[in-house]
This record gives sequence, structure tokens and C-alpha cells, in this order.
Amino acid sequence: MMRFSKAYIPTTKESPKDAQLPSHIYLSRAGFIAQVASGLYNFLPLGKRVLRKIETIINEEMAACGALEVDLSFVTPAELWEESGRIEKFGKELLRFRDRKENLFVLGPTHEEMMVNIVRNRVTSYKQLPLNVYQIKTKFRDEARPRFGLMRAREFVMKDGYSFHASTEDLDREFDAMEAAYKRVLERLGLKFRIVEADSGAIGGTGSKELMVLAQSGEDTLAVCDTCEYGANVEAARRAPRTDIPAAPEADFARFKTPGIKSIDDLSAFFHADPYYTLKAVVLRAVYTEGSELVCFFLRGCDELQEVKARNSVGAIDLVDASEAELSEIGLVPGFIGPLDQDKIRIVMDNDTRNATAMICGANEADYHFVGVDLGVMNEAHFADLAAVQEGDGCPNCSGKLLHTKGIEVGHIFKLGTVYSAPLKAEFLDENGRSQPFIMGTYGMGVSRLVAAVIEQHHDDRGCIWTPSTAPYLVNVMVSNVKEEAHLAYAETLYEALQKQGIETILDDRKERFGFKMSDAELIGFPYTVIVGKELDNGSVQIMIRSTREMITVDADKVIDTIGELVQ
RNA sequence: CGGGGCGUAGCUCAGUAUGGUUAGAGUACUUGGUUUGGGACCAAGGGGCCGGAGGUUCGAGUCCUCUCGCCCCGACCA
Repeated sequence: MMRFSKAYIPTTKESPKDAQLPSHIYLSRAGFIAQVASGLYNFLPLGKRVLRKIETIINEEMAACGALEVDLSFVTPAELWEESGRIEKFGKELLRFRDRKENLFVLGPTHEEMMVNIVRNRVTSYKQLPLNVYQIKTKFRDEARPRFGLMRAREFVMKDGYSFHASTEDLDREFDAMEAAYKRVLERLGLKFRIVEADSGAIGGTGSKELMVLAQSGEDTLAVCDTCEYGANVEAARRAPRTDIPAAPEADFARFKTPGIKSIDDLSAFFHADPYYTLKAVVLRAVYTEGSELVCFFLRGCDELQEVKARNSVGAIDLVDASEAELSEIGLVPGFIGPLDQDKIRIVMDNDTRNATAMICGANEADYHFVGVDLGVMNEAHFADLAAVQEGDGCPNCSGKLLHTKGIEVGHIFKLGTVYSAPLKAEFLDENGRSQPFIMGTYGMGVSRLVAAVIEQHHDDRGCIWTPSTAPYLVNVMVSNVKEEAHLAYAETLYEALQKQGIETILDDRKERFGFKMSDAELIGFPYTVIVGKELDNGSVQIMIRSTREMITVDADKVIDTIGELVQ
């Protein structure tokens, strides 16, 4: 019998001073987790139960898809990371150390290399494909700045799955199956979420989607359609072509004196033209694996540069600010930079500027702009999607409007293709007896982050509100005054009966006062608390529904039925 | 890695400008008593290398130097 008096649930009235987010505050105060060091947490008994609940749901959904669970070594030989080239790319996030024989190892931050290593030379024929293997395991990433409790920890629990295919068509099928499975997991957890298009970025591959739990504290900004299912991380969001095009300024092509007019606002006011007709220049230094160069990104004045898109457009690892000195050095005048007649710098034009007319842009000379510019002359230039999607922009898939919202990334699924299998020479023989690298997919889900995400989405000013499938115990049977022997005896009987029904229950039999135990019940967030107290003398008890804090009075012999109805 | 802040009882914090009894409060904990439907009350207790190391001084939680740790903003983040 799980008696609260014998359990280890150290609740506190005070918040730990370092905690900022609701999930961090309440999970700490309610005794689910305890911090050990920066980005490292101990899971106490309640926290471990929640973790296991989430893992169980994931395992069930993976089994339903035919995915196979494995468990790979946490400590991985550094050679594997050198082979894939990621020892450099991952950099300091990889925690490295040497064993007694001076061999170099890293703590696994993700397991593409190990998983490929398991499969290569063992799966050798297309007849053995497809294959989908996964694990739920502790990962370690030596984050530059761990923060927000479980949301961004250095040591965390992740479900990581990898699939191997003989064709891209088969990968597409599996990718969709995994998306559906992940969706079911989040639905079962009771979370509001959105599946969004994502930037595949450094990991490469042909497509990726993120699973975002919607919460104000989310670190990612999403553009979501108010009408259809479209959603995307702003890093990858697309939009429909603009329809409400403002009136164009009337001007023939000319060079115009614009003394001291440097900003888009000034320019727009000076010419009484909508910023839509001005051309914004953003010069950044693109950093590559080897070397770097200055790049000028042009977009309409009403748009903002989206850095991830800009980075992808030139294949850079990083974009850093360029100083005015660097610009002057190559003969560019900040505030008056334009794309016409200049070969001083690499240019990338936003798609929305293609064939733009009646434009105002810098003349590459101090205090002069061109007006009435037809950008059709730039058709040979490098065009790319560079602009950040703004709220109110049109949905690319329907006639709806895009809105911004915040999300917590709890899952990310990728179509990898041969990004890992080719360099690691993981190959099979196809039907024609030809050697081919595996076509791969990878599917991650942050299990410990999900614990935090549930609370970020489900809490109030009194504490946690666990969803039925994530609660450490579904029902808390609270004895108001344990000195009332009849009350305690009834509560113990009720506890046994609930357990017999398969309802996970805890009995709060502590010698504390009513208010103290109620506050704990609310802080911990059991979905239902059965209050066994003085009402029992009238043959009834009360059930407090945590999500609404509503109290309902029920006959003492109908508690199980009522709980059953509440859970459905 | 840049910028800022904080390390004193299990926890949350005073005390540090101006060095000076035995370093404090609240809470938590132990014991006894009174209470018992919204974090009770009374009484008596236990608990500290004031993050660490050097230094200045007759004397350092307090001043100086160096370190380590933690948090926040930013950069970074399959």
C-alpha cells in the first residue's frame, strides 16, 4: 500500500531561488526532481513515475508500428564520431574522456553513428529492410547554457529511433507512420500540440518536422495558420504571395539626392512611398568550414531577414555582423547599398523582389538612391527565400492568415537519406546485386522534456495539474484527520478497492492538518483527491477535481463509479 | 564564449557601506502539550569551516587577490 507517510515526497513551500519557469518551480517544490548541478537533475520517486508513464506510452506506440527497442552503450568510442565527421561539428557539446588505456570516448548525445554501426555489415540485403530500431535512454550534451530546469538540461532522457530503407518511397512511408505515431503519443499524453515544418539545418536530409507543445514559455516561435493545419517554425515558414499590394510610387528611373536618408523609415517618409517599394540591404559575414566572406542580402523594406533562411541560402555555418569598417573597405556605403552596377560583394535577393518594379534602392554612393528601379534587370542574380514570415501574412496552403505562437520542441523527425550511411559506408545489396547506402530516417522525442512540457501547459498558481495519463497517481485518497479511526479504515478499504480496479492510488495518511494536505495535493497535482473527512459521518466523501478545483460530494460507496465516470 | 547577478542552517533570506561579544530570522526537523475542513498554537531542543585558497589586521562573514559553483540576458543549440 502506497502510504504518503511512508513515501518520499519532499514538498516545500518556498521555490528554489534558481527556478524561473512554472515547470521548474512546481516540479522542484512538489518533490518530483532535485537539481544536482547545472543542467543535471535527480528524479525523485514521483518524477520517476511520470517519466516511466511517458516511456510506456511511447513504447506501446512504437510496438504498434513494429519498431524494435534496443539499448545502446551510453559511452561511445570517439573513432565513430571521427568517422562521421561529427566530432568537429558537435564540438564542445560532446563530453569526452579517456579510459585507463588512454582511449578517447564520448558520452552519447544522440546515436546515429552507433545505430549505423549496429546495422552495417549485419543487414546486408534489401530483403532485410525496412528496419526501425529505437531506444529510450539518457543522453548527454554539454550545453553552453543549460536552463529552465528539465527543458534544457545537459543530461536528459530521449527516445531516439532510426529507420533503414531500400528506397526513398519506403522512407516516406515510414516517416509518415512515425509522424502518426508521435501524434498519438502526444494525444495520449493529453497535450495540445502542433506538427510543424522545420529547418533541417546542419543535420541535412530532405525534410524534417518538429512536434511542438504549445506553451507561452516555449523557446521556439511558430507560424501557424488560423484556418488549416499548416504550421512551421519561423525558421522555415513559408507564406502566400502578398495580395494587398500598396499603391506604387510614380517615378521614372532616376538617381536622386537623399542626404542623410539611411533607414527604411526615413526613405519611405522622404519619398512618401510604402516600405514595400524600398529595398533593404543586410550585409553579414558568412562563415564557412573554411574561410568566410561578406554577403549582402536584399529584401523588401517591409520584410525582416530570417537568419536561418539566409544562412541556408549561402550554405554558411554561421552569419555574423559585419562592421562599417569592413563595408567601407570594399567600397560600400552603409545606408546607401544597392544591387545595381556593383560587383563588390556577393548578393542574395529575396524571392519577393524578383521582377519588382517601382523600387527605391541605394545607389552605392553616399546620399544618393535610385528611384523607379525595375529589378527585372537582376534576374540573373541568386534568389532565395530570405524574409521572416510575419503575423497576418497569408497561409501558403489556404486562404487563412498566419499567426505566431510559442512552442516547446518535444520531437523532431528527419528524412536523413544517406547523410550518415554514405560516409559510414553502411550499405546493402539491392535487387540487382548493387551496393547501396541505406536510406535512413531518424525520429527523436524528448522524454524528460515532455515531463516539463506537460506542466508548462497544465498548471495554475497552486501547482501541477497532471493529465490522467501522466499523473504519478491518478487518485489521492486523503484522510482529513487520521485520528478518526473509522475514517482511516474506510480510506484504506477504498484504497484497496481502487487499486483492484487498476486505478493507481496513493493514501495520504499523514498526521497533518487538512489545509496542509490539501495544499500538497494541489501542488503535486493528482487529478483526483478523495477527501475522507467529517462528511463520512453522513455517508459521503468529496472528490476534488484538480484541473478545475471543483469539489463534488458523492456517496461513500459510489466513489469508484464516480472516478470511473470522471476518467471515462 | 561575451555581459550582469548571487554563494551565510535542509530551504528562503538578513547581517557585509563603517572589521570588534558566543553569527541571526522565518521555515523545515526533534520532544512534550493543546489543536484538527485550507500550509495551527505554546514550550523546550538539535542543526553553520559564512563556497574554497591565500593575504591585510591584535582581530575577517565583513577589506584585498586568486579560484570554484549557480542563475539571468545574449551567442550557440541533432
